[in-house]
Amino acid sequence: MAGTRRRGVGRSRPTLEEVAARAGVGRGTVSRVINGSPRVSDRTRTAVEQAVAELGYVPNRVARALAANRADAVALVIPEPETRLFAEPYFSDIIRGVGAELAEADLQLLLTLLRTPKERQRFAEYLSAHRVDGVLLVSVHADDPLPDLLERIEMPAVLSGRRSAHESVPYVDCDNTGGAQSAVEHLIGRGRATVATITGPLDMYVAQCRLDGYRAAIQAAGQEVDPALIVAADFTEEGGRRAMRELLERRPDLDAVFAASDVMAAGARQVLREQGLRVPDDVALVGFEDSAVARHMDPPLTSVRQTTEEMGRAMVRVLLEEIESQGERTSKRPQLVLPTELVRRGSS
Amino acid sequence: MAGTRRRGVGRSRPTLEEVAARAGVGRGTVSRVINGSPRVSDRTRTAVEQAVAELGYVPNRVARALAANRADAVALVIPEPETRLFAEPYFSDIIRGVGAELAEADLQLLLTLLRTPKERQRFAEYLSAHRVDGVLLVSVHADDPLPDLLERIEMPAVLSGRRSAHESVPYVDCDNTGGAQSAVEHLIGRGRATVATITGPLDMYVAQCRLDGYRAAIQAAGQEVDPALIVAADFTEEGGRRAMRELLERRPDLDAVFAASDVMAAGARQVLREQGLRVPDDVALVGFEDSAVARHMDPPLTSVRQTTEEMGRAMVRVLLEEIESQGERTSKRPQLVLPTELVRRGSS
DNA sequence: AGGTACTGTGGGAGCGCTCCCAGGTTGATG
DNA sequence: CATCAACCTGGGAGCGCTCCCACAGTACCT
Repeated sequence: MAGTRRRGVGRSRPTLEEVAARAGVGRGTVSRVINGSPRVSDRTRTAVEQAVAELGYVPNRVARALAANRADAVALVIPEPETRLFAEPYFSDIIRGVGAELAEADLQLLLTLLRTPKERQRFAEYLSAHRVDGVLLVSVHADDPLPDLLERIEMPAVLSGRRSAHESVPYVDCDNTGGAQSAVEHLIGRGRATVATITGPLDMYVAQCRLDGYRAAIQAAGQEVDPALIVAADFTEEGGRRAMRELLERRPDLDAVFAASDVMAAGARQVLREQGLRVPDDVALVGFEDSAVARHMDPPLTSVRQTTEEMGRAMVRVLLEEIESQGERTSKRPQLVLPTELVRRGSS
Repeated sequence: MAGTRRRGVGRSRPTLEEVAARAGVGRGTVSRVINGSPRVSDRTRTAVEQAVAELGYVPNRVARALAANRADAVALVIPEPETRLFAEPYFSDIIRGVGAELAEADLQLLLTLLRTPKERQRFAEYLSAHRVDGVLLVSVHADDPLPDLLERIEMPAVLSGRRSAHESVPYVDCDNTGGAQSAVEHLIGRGRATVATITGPLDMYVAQCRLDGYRAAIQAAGQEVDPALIVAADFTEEGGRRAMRELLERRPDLDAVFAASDVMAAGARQVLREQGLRVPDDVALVGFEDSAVARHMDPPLTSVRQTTEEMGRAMVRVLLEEIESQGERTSKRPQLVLPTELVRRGSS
């Protein structure tokens, strides 16, 4: 399979050695200049820099990686079921943030989709084969063995989102509780008396948090939390539809719904239309994520926006810290929670 | 920046040398077994395989890359304006296809977002620094210098989509003309008499093709192509709105619109609603791309689906061919056009 | 028996870099 | 003026692999 792939001839690039010769210094010195070591005299540095410019020298990163035993690359891992969600602005924004921050650090971004067990297996081998310096994990499930594997082989890693309240691995998350709370407060503030919620699967921490936010807002308004107004779904459109029907059956008098994801809000909206209920006149609707779906709904959906691109950037910064402090057995695992923002549109 | 990142200690992995010692053979022989060379006796091969298994040997790909002067990696490049479109299923599907096919070939996927000129510059250096064996270019503009640069440095590359009818670089495209034609034929087949179209920017080849398809279908139905029924837009929602208004002003009697992208169809749909026109009753609407937007419109949008994931896979296959035939100065550049499929929904 | 033609195999010679040690300078200090 | 630390600097060693040359072994001709 690997076969005999060979690179083309290509006038061979100058090497460190040649730069050294040209500058009239030793290899070590050139290396120091290239890597910005302070232990080089200005005269020497200038000479080397000139030789580099004249020869158009570009370090061979493969050689560097081999010699220094690092990869200069970071893997962004997207586990199976999520490769679908890929199309969400969420991922695209994460990637944009990650890409930008990695570019600044001069690291490569390896995109790894883990779909089949075979691919998982192969990825594990990559890890052992020292192909990456660290791993960014996007939306791993609570039962995914990957984070533990990474911990075992001491591979620096950062999660997007927590798996539980007591997440041990470094992570960057957004303020799910606060975002949900502000969404529900917004509804109450607009005079809605009976605010229901469609939650995600409650075995997912993110869903739990958003429900907590809902509860907090209701209580902050001096109301009782009515279990009849809470229906769990699964973050899908169909789930949103089912949950909405259930809610209308239980409490036909409801006048607002906070859905824990835009897609579920879209499902709920369909059911409302079917039943002749107007949005926002009869029922106000708020989602979470501020995805494309939200903007294209009719009326456009009010939603809680995550600063996703910033999450991506933050993940990289956290990962770099982790890599830096490799070995130093400090148990301080950096964990970060970023704010959310309510985007008001026609649906509320 | 690069600093002193060092890998953790980590019980060092076995090397080729150790495997050789264990199997009682030479380094070369182990290498041959690992790489599936046929010039190894069965007895030896078995012995080596056993040693590999016992030691849990995994080849160090960095060392391999250095020695063999290849990178075992391919870059997927997404130039600036497009990083926005990222969220489209189009990209996500391309990436899924590319990822799957690369995994099979045991190559790494490097994701490269080219946003700033600085990033472009840096990328050019990667190329020279032998970090990748080939490049996949997604939606490059006709005036992007990248394809030419790649050609100049003899870096294998494949485009998604042609830049013009006479594309010289290897590419994989979908049948834009045929897709558009089938969409318009569908509208005519449903009894629509006056079918208009909203095109993309006509300096883009893809927009040109879709318009050609529209024309072909109209003519195939024995009708004249009426220039008043053709309005150019820019693939944006706002452009779709403007174009729809223009069309309704020119030909208030139109009863169908083929928009060359889903997003423009979404814009058109808004204008139709504003003007009290029902979809599909008064005006039937068809888009192109079959993106998430299409499914979430009201009514759901009929659209032309591209087999995008397959395009990704095909791009990789083409690229591998190109890499394989490096140096052999055959002028046969592989170029591929994949079929499209009309997905019928409520809007027509 | 000597030649010719394979096939299998070992291991030297790198790939281009970083690491690190030893050695040479310099300037301040006792 | 000797001493010593602080600083630069050159270059050997080596990262783990592939490439390729040389050589032994076997088989089949003259």
